[in-house]
Amino acid sequence: MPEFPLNRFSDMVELSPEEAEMLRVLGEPPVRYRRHAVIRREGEPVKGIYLMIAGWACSSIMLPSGLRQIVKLHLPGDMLGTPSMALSHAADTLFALTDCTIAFVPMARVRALFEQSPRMIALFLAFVQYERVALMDIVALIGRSSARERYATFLIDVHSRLLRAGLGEEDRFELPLTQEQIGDVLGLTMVHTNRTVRALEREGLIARSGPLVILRDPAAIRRISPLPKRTPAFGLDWLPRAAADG
Amino acid sequence: MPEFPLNRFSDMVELSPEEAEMLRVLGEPPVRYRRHAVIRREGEPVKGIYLMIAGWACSSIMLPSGLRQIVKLHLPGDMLGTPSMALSHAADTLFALTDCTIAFVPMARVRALFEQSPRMIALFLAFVQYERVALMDIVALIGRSSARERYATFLIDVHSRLLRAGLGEEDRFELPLTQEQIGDVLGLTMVHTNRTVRALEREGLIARSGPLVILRDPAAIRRISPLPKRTPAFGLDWLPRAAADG
DNA sequence: CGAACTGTTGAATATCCTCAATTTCAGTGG
DNA sequence: CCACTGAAATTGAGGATATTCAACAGTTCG
Repeated sequence: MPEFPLNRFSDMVELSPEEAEMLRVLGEPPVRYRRHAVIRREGEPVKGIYLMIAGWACSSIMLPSGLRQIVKLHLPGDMLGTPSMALSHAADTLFALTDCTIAFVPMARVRALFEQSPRMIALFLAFVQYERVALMDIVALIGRSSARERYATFLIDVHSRLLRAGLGEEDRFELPLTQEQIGDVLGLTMVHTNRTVRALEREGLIARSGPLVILRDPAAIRRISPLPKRTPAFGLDWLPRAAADG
Repeated sequence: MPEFPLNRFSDMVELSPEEAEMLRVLGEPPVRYRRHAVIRREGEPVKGIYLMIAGWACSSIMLPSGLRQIVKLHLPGDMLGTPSMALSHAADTLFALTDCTIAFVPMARVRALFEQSPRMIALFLAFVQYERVALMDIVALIGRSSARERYATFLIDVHSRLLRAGLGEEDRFELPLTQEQIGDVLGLTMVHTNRTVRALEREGLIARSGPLVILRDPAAIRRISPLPKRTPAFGLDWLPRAAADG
């Protein structure tokens, strides 16, 4: 049985065995979604959140013009759909970019977790704040940098996230997105995304074959990217203590 | 003595008198900042969060190119600097757009609040998720819409936030931002921001005199804006119960 | 009255988009 | 094995939007 990877939490704090267990039993039995399946559509009532166990998904917002903006790429270990927790109707659409495995968590279970452990609420909060910083970075990226800078940032971000998730290798990774989808992440058209990709390729900074991306000059790519690395603070000192007993 | 407005929380849930009191005594004594003062610079160690009591401030990220992106405008009742809670060094700079009054909350006090009331952690979490949705909307706005659409969205967003905060009138409000700063919010240059503003003015959708903005045709402006209104869910059913006693 | 900041506009340029055509490739059915 | 199909990638050409550079006007402040 596939399990929800806990690295996203344990990046920030040491989980007690009890806490790890709470997370392990949080989700309902995992469900498989087909590539291109809609997991939840924006505007639908919010019934719960989702734990990404395997595959790639994304969260997107559709504008009246028909244009789509992908707001977050989701990899195994991510929690999906949580921003809409504070809304009655979902703000974003959750979409399977590849076949994927996802466990649903009804809000009642979230509540049970929260009643059981204040510390888990606080951990959840820390996790969400970290995601918020990531979004702030994206606003700065899209608002104030060129297509080239955006794409370079995209590459190193996805690569480093894959490495942390234990997927991907030192200098290469599989990117199961079409260029149109990459454009939807970066706020660019498909055509301009293609030109940007081809330019980096011609310059020898990257190479591609099918979905495989090879970073031929990671240092140069990093130099193009205008965003700093953010590292979560480990062992947050403002968390409540672990529960008195188990 | 000026007080921290609680509407941001009470928008989502009914605060018990004890909870309202916890928030009221959360901050240290308010401090006044001068217009253009830096409240906290990005990269500095994170020591606490801030409660906005009066005035306007913003949170911004500086890119190596020297360009700045304003990521959030802060009005009275907002909590500033919380995204960096999960980091050791602040991601964003907090900057006073006007003279303002702000109460500092050291992380130790945040921790005390959290240990005292799990429900307050969860409320805080809901608040943060709502902010996250706002950021997602901004990503979609900046990534996929025109200067005109961005500016129209900016106007109705600021106006509605001022109304909720009990500032501003039905069809007008004071906007103490330079056009350069508005450009930093919208991801545009000062020059193009100016042209965009002037265009709406020439078309009779808005009028201006000094910092005063008059919405001459709010419906038309709303029609230009591509983002939907988001309303926080009231009475979130996943919150832990209020503490058994006071 | 001069300095500094903000707003405003014109002209030239750059970046990115739209439209359109063509190529590549994986999957399907004959 | 090969044509056929549809999705995705690629490229050219022309156009739209936004930027850059530059100049100047209006305000505020000392």
